[in-house]
Amino acid sequence: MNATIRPALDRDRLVAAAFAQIEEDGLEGVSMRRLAARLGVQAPALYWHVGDKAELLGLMARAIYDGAYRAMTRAQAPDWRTWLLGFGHALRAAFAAHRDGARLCAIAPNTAHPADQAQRIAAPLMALGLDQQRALACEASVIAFALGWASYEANGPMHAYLDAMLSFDTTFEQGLAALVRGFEGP
Amino acid sequence: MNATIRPALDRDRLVAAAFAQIEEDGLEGVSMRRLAARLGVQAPALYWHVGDKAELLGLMARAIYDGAYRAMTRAQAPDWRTWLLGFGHALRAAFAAHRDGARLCAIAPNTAHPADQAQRIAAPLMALGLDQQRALACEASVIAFALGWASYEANGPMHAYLDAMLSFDTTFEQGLAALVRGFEGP
DNA sequence: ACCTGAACACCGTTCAAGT
DNA sequence: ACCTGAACACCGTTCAAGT
Repeated sequence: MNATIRPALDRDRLVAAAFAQIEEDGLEGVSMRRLAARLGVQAPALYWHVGDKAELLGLMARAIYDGAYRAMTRAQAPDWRTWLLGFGHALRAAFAAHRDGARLCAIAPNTAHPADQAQRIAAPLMALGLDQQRALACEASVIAFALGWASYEANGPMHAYLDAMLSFDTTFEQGLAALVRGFEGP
Repeated sequence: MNATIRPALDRDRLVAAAFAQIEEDGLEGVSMRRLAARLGVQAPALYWHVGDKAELLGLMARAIYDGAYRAMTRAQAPDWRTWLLGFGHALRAAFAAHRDGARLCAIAPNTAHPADQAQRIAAPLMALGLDQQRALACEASVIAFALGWASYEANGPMHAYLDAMLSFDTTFEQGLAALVRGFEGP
């Protein structure tokens, strides 16, 4: 008769709390116990919604990649090279959108279905004229470059040094542009 | 009168034990207490040789990068592009040489002096005709690509899927070649 | 200089039990 | 179905004390 009874927790609220936590305390600060405290619940309660901590980290990483994917569905590119440039940008923005985003993505296990995930990116590239092999290969290279760049950037002292010499931002642009320019056409 | 008394431990033996441990149990298995046990010593003893666990991980990462650097001093290249291709190869080999090598390098803090580290790589490129800016930029891009690739590869299910479709090895070659080909000349 | 013993403040995870 | 209480087997790190 009254509103449907809602559990105190669900997967989404758990992931959201984890993002709030990583923002405040960094990757090391994300513990199941602290998460539970933040959610007003006891630690074992989390294990009803998630198999273990690694799975939770995987869900966070997936959310970060999803951010980049969604940005790309809103964009539309005239050809596959500019699409890849946009994708590289979107990825870097997604990693940078959360504290320790790159470190998280580098250690989190994959929770999504690889085939779905890969095809989701390959599809727009194929629509722009690449065959599947090339689409997957270009996709993998751009992801690797963006992820590696973000990880390298997370290396504090090196980042400070290189940024003073070069500007990390424009050097990322140039590297990404070089990569995409270097791919062979269809 | 007898041989110089040697302490049970030093930094090098500690790092070596840590590599043995990561090989056996993976990154999660590297704990200060297990390391101490492996070295026949109590855990607090490690803190005489190393500030904290993060520093130890940093030393391990540095050893991995050093492996790639040393491989490059033995090689000699006719021009900066082939030098960069060789460096990319050497990095990937160095990450792959230890279990969880990429994950380790993605999360470990930097223990070396950034300036020394960067110049060490920039020098041979400058000897081959690049100015310092370009040398540092190309270097950063190749490291990012290799590190990101190795991290991406460490993502089990995705690796299995893509490897079946593409061959990760040759796709790495192609991506690296594209990147280096795309760099502008001096 | 280098290491031990004991302790502090945490972890992730399991499991019976509650509702 | 969803959560608590209590417990297990760990952690990293500090610090006085030993040699």
